[in-house]
Amino acid sequence: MPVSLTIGKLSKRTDVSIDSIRFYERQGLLAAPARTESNYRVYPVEAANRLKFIKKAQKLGFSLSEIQELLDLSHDPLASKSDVKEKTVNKIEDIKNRIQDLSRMLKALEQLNESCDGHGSIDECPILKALTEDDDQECCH
Amino acid sequence: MPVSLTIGKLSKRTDVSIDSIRFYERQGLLAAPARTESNYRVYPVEAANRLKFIKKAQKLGFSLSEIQELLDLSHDPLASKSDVKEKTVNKIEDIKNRIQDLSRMLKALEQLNESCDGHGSIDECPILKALTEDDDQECCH
DNA sequence: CTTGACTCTGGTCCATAGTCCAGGGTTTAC
DNA sequence: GTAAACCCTGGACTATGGACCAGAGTCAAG
Repeated sequence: MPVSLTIGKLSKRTDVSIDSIRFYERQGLLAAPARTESNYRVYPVEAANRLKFIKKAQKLGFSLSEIQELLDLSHDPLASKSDVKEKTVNKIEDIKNRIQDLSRMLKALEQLNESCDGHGSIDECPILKALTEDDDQECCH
Repeated sequence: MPVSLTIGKLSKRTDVSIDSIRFYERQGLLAAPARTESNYRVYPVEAANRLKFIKKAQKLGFSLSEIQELLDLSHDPLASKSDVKEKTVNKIEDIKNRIQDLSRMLKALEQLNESCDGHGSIDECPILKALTEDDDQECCH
């Protein structure tokens, strides 16, 4: 088990691309590491944990800037659990809203789909008609 | 009721910004209209219907290029209802998948949120811990 | 006849989360 | 010692759906 890693090793170990690692560094999500004499980045093995944190938080729906905020909190001696909980609750609300929007679309699409038997000329396609007609309220709102 | 509209009038009538209208024209979603001698766009009133179609389809989750395809179908004498139905079914699947992804996130977030009482120092924050620890399977997948 | 409102083109810019490339230097393996 | 593999920087590019801008021309009202 080495104590330091080149960017390529870190990339393989975490399954995060080299480009992404450098990108996170530019964005301030990952501390700029030490360099060798030849200017190669040298990461401590703990950098892998940071990257895993980022990946997990992404899978939970946090954007990079939100992840940045979480990381800032985790290093802020004045921060409390409630700060993290607040961000979690906000994200939950955010995702609930997105699900609702999608569910409304889904419902409208399914209704349209049921209204169409899928046979015959496109001229009487009820789906296209619903999009064309002046029914501001019915189809989607 | 006029028979033709300037872009500004069309914009107000449809609640689609002038920039968007020109953008749709560039993208080929909206036919390039006639011009006055002074090169002003002159739209027939029916252009408003086209814009309403676009807006409704957007609200159903179709991207502009998908809307383009729908419009192409509606003008294609060889197209049939089943072509439209297919696109609708695909979009339904797409949205179902997105809802599922979000639901997975939501579930994981809610579990994390419940694990945290929201009081006390951030050092033992179970949410941050879950993101930090090496539990590849548990938290989110 | 002037002022304000409208329109034109072509271009840049936004967020998001990266990817890819050129043109160089370095390190490793044989 | 040389070739392959690695690394560096800076910049361009991707998709999406527009917003905004400058600089110029045009149109309508008073």
